[in-house]
Amino acid sequence: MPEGGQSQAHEHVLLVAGRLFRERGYMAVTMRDIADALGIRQASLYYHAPAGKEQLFVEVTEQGFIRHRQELEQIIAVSEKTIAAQFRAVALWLLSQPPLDFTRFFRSDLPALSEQHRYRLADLAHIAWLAPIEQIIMEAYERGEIRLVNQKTMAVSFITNVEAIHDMQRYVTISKEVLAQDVIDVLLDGLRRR
Amino acid sequence: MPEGGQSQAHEHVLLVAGRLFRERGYMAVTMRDIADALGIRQASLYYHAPAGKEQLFVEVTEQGFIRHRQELEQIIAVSEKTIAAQFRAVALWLLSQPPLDFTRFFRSDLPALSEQHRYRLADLAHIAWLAPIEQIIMEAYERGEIRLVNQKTMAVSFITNVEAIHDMQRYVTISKEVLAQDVIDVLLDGLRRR
DNA sequence: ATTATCTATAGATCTATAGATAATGC
DNA sequence: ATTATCTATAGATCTATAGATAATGC
Repeated sequence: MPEGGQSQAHEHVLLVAGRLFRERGYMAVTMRDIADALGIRQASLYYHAPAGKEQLFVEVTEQGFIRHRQELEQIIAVSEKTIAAQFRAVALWLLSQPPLDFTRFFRSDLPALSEQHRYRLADLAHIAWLAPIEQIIMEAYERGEIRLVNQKTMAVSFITNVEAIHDMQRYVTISKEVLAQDVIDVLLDGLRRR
Repeated sequence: MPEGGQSQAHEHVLLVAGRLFRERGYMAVTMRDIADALGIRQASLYYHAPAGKEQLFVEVTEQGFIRHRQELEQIIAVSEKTIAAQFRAVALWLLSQPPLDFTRFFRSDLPALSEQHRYRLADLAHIAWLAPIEQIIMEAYERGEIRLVNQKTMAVSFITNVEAIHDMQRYVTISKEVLAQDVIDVLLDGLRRR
């Protein structure tokens, strides 16, 4: 049995499973897909994830949220204290990560889980994905940089806009970085105090 | 065998299947789910959809795109010729429909199809979902209402923002209509000519 | 004859378990 | 003894087909 979190191999399993789940979603990833990506047989994966697929998803998703939140706060902390600089830094970091597909997580992944796991992960998603962005928006308002808006609404809008850049690249040849700047410019001009 | 498009029962099958596919995505909907929603046995569904699940998905998705495009153009045509009025009318109509989940369609539904179907539906998605929005943006620029922006980028941003309102309601108690107005106000102020 | 359903089932795929095997650490 | 894999397989679920059955339309 793996010694929870200690083993290096166990960490590798969480990493690979996490990447697949994040890219394709809970239901679209099979235990075989994860095993194949690890180069082991499907049944052997149960040595590392004895509690099964749902538990594995919950574990890697929780771990992913904690890491996400830590890195996000680090990036915000070292950025210039303006909403423009912070939005830009966060957007570039988000675009360097595998797409997170906010909408699929709530509409497809969560409903497939047990009620207990569903509530827990919904809370963590808010804490990790939205709360830091809401903080940026709130502080920018307090500094007088932007007008008064609902932080939750704008935080969802910001993340959704940035993640949509992955999809925009299907239609335009502009780089992600330039697209991010364009999208943020529109949002920031729209939020500007008048 | 059903007489392609004639039968009323056949239309009902397409309608029910279309709603399920649009809500949950191609992979998450089983033929059994569709049959259950129709009140018939799973095998009986093959009388109405003899070519199988993928063909059924392609058929209802194509039909959905055509209807989407028609209704969208109708709404744009009867709206006041300002980007504010047109965006508002389109947003309210989109919110009255089942969520379309742009991102899931490209990242999850399309990759599960055969190459031929994939290209065909990707084209139709652009024509039905994006082209009318791009047209609104282009005409607003020509009228001098907004500054010069990439239409494709802003069209994706607009749709993504509006569809994200479904997700925002998880966090805020504000009505969809008010959220739509708030989000559009930010976008329009950001696009305003300076 | 046509339309619309049904039961039964083949074959594929998926999760999960049982038990064997091999390599390494005491 | 512990760690990490393997083969084999049970049981569930999914797509799809075959063939029977019943109701309606000529």
